[in-house]
Amino acid sequence: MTEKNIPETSEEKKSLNFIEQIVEEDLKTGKHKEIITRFPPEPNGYLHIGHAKSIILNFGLGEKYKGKTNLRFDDTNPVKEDVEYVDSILEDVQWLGYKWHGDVHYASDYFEQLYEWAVKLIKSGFAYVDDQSGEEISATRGTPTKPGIESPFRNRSVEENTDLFERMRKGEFKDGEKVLRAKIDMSSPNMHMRDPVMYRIKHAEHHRTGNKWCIYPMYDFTHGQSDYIEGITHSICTLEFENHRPLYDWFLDRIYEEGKTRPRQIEFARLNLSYTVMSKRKLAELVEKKYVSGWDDPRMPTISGLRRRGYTPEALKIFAEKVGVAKRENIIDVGLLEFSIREHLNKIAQRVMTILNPLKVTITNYPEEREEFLSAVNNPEDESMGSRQVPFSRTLYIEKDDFKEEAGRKFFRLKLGGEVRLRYAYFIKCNEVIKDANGNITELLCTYDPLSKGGKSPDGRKVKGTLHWVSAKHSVDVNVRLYDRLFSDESPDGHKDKDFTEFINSDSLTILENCKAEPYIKNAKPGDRFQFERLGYFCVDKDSTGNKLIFNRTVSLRDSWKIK
RNA sequence: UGACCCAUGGUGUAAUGGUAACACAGAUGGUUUUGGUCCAUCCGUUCUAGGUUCGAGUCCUGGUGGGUCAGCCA
Repeated sequence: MTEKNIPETSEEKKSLNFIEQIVEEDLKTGKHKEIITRFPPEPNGYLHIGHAKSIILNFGLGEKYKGKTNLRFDDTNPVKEDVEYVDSILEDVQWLGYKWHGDVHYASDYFEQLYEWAVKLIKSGFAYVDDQSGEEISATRGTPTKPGIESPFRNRSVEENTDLFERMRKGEFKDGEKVLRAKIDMSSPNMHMRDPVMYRIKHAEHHRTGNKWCIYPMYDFTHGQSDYIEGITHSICTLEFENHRPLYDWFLDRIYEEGKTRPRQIEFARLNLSYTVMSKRKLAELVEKKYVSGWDDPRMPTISGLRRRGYTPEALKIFAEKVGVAKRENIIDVGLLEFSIREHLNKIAQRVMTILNPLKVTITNYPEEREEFLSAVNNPEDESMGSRQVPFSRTLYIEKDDFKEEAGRKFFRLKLGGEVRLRYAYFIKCNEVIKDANGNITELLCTYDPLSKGGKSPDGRKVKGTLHWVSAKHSVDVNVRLYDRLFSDESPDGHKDKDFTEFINSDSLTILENCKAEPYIKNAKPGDRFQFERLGYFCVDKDSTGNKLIFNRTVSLRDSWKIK
């Protein structure tokens, strides 16, 4: 072979994001032989596309560098968490196509170890029990520009602290009566270092540990240690934890044993999407106030909503790849998400003809009883998907939008006296328009050209328009739900003076109940995806019943022709 | 009047001291039995002022703008 030996740059090495650079450096220098990352959600709500970015980042790193990725629930606050959420999170991660390493982990599995480390800190003078109330602690913390004031309980003896902490665990005190605090620096310029609370008392039932504990560790005293226990090498989180990193390291410094893997916290910018909101609280409000039907409403940016909408895991991965990973605040154009799903569905979706708003067409020169089957391509992007036979007869439906009595040259569709092609079928010409008493068009009388079978004109004459159609008597009635963006503003929660609900798009859902599909779709099952030719990508909703299919429009086709 | 972080087309991400690149969006044209796909072209004085250097988007200093932090949430 005389293949030209193109220099290795032809490998077109894709540039690495800053986290991949860190990982490669750590692997190269031998700091780590293998990387271990983790996805650590708190089970207090449903996952959204921002979490998907994090999942894809963490698991993607594990795959790319032949390492491992753990799934760990950060369940240190029993009053907010529930198994309902752990179940949905498990489902979402698996749906995205990822397998976590080993068993699912829970921070609550480490409560005993965490307790021991807390005792160790007490014994070495780095932690103390504070009797101050929450208000007092808050009032003495100072402000970003003013140092805090040390607690009067700050210098209790090790013995007293040890005893008090033990009694906290035993349940001798009520909620809020005491906390365990790290003894660091009340005048630190970093607020998180001003004697942060390590443990608080909560007499509450935990979804996993039940009533075994009544003291629960705070995030800051849990996360880094959990990473450490699991041998995590790169602990990736979002930007708002940047200021926590010194504390993350401070705790680690005090428990770290030589020779063990020491995790490193790395922060990246969370994902924001235009025309939607991402915060758990706001999404919950949309559900509670019935602006949407639930967490998996197809308009929601939740993973379950996107799944129901018809998104594929591949599309979300394409999206994540295009969005990239950096430290800059961002608002991603929702158009990029739409591009990603079109890109994937274009390659894999079965084509089918469906009429959303039917207009009856009678082919007057086509024999009454005759019917024939015409060959239609299943997917022009994938020859292996073959073709199917589509029934044709004298009475058809076309799209209402595809007819205008009179229209300009830019209108390529059917007009009175004009000719178009019915896809895979014949050329037809419209001769007469039938209207009801109100002047609404109810039917078109057309004639077809028998020589144009298959859509080719033997005499070489051209038509500009090709319409999709359905044979009336063979058609299947289906319902269709069309979705628009949930908010009319690009950044609904970006206005200081206005509540995000003020920007809710009241028109975000359109239900069509009289749609006509070609018989091919008859056996479709919930989750099945199709391209309705010229209209967009649709998937079968779980609300479908045996005799009525319901389709969600995932996304429309790109449309470079604008109806004015 | 603190600490930490960030600043490159409309949007997002690259360029690792050496010709500012890619994608999305938009515009225009071509192909087309989906007004889809595909193809082509167009769309930026790298926030600012100094400095270092043969050479700065990149390094240094100041400024400006934005973000995060005052939960016994994560």
